[in-house]
Amino acid sequence: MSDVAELAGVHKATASRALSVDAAGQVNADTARRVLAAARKLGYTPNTAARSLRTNRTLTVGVLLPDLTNPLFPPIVRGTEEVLMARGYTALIANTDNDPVRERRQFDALLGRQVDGFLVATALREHALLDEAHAAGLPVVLINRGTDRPLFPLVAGDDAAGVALAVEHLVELGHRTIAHLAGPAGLSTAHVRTRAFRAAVSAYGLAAADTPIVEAASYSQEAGADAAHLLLAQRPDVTAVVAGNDLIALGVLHALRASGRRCPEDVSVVGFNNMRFVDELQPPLTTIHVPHFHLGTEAARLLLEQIDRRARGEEAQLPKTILLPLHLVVRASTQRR
Amino acid sequence: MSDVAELAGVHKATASRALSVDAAGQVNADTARRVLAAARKLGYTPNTAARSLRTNRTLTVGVLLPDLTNPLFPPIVRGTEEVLMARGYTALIANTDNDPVRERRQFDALLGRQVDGFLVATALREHALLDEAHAAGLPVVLINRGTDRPLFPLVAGDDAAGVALAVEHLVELGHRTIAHLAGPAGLSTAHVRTRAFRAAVSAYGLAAADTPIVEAASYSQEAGADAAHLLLAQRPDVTAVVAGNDLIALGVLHALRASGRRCPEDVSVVGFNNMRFVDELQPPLTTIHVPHFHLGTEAARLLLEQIDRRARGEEAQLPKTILLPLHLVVRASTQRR
DNA sequence: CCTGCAACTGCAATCGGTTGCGGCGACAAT
DNA sequence: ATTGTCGCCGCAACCGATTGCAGTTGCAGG
Repeated sequence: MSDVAELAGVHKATASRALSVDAAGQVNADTARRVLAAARKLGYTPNTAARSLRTNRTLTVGVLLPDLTNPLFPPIVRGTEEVLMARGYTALIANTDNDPVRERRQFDALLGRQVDGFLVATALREHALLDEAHAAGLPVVLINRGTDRPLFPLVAGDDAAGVALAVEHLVELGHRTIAHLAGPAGLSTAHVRTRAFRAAVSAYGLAAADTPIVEAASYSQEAGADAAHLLLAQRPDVTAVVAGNDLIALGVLHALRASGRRCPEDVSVVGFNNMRFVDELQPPLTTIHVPHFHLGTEAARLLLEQIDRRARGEEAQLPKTILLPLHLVVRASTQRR
Repeated sequence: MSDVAELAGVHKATASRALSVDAAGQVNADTARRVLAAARKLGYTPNTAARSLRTNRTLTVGVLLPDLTNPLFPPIVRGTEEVLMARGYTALIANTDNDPVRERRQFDALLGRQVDGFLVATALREHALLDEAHAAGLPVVLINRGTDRPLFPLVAGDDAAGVALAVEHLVELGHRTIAHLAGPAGLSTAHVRTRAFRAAVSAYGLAAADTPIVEAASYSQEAGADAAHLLLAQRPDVTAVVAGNDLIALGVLHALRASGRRCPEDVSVVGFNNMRFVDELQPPLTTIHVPHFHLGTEAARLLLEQIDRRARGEEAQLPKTILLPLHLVVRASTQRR
């Protein structure tokens, strides 16, 4: 940058101002042009480290997610990337594998890199790490999963409405004994969906005895299959299941097959998320579509807002929750009974 | 860090050396202990920006890939993360969508962030960007796809051997009219696999006329379906197809269904990659397994080696190619004829 | 007792930008 | 002609670490 300044015949401070966006008014338009030209000619790119050192901002944000290998998350990441990139920000992605220790390590590593904020998709309903982050006043936006006490803004799908759609669909198809294979109760999504399931079935006048709920140990195919086997043993009379998510639904499909039942002839299954390739399963899965890409863009937008606010010394906004609308995608895993 | 030094009663230079790994020998063991204790007590974490500014190394590498949403890439990323993290490095992930303009933007952005090197999974056989990177002496390791002239080390699956396995499998099942739905010829993977296909079928004494090759416009389901329709129209007599990758295979499955043919009864299909969920397709796909996670770890290892070498002022290593062994996974999309 | 060497440690420069402050010239107001 | 204002720009400090160089100390050898 000194070179640029020299070539343009000005002091590097002036060059800095000319190149900067918001200090551009402080420099003569003609001078600015000369600096710009010099910069282009020299192929100048600012040194991020130097800038960060001085300004205390790195234009990076940390993204905490369970596992990139879960098809749920890549679209979210792409969404965040979309808006972050436009503002010159970059995401540092960290996989936690739902392991608190690993999460802590990743979090500290990210902090060590002076990220300006966090996007976290790994929130637990009780989450020590997030409590700390809140106490430290870090800019954070939650994606998908929230904490019981609303510490940070949350961007998620309208899970309650989604579950209602699923239940409505099954009831309309004539099902009267509907099970819910819930995700782990420590996650807000599971909590919300389970409550919504109870509310929805009772709104249709179904008794609790006809709407059993089994909790899967995790949002995974294996846990889904295990829970499904349990359910099928206890309640062979269920004709439909609302799965906590698509992976659990996939586990259910396997369990049904393993127990000699057919889907959808014997049991209808509804998933949740509409993740990639669920339309290719056998049978293609009826599910609730969640706009993951937009979850990412909205969350990133909120985070940048929060970062800007903090940079201006204003106090944090209220931890508002943004719920995106979901819709039902009917495929072949559900049928009239 | 000045605080740490003060608390330990030493100069910050000494503190720096005590905290550093390779300068630790230069400082009295007792002093070092005091510094460490002070650092721990103060919860000191080094400022990455300051260090980078001084040392000209950021401990970050850029990862260029087509699209994180393609199930191929998350495992690779996790693999790279595994070895990078152990060495204190972090990956900056950039999606190019196979768009040269976007790739260029991402590349420049990464350069602006002073990444220490690149992991590139977007290589074309002729690639201007990579030529530049090579001329600039940047540390780069290629993953999966190579360039025609070997500029950089490459880590990939042994595609030729993989295709040979696929062909062998089909021949053993009695197929004698086998098509290849190749990926775009501008990609080395497609080039290698196509050549390997030719070699393999001719090794089994099959005539070129009985082993047609159709090129798909891209490694995607849509392009695969299009190419498959073309093939089925021209050569309704083929009884088996070797797809360029799993997505193309998926397109083939759709095309077969759309044209009233059954898989595997009428046509057997072999995919390539064994990406997640291909075991859940209808029918579950026979395919060639590629160890993507290890592709990632190997590539990251090679890159770090290259970076270290350069930091020591040694010259770049020869652009060696590491081919990882593949194996056939037989499922239900192939059958005896 | 002096010298030489090794082992530590401190000093200060340096990396490449950013920014508060002050200087300077031009021009208007008085 | 003097003073005030404004626009533009330069000076120099600063961000937080790293590192070449030199100084100090302790100890062994002569």
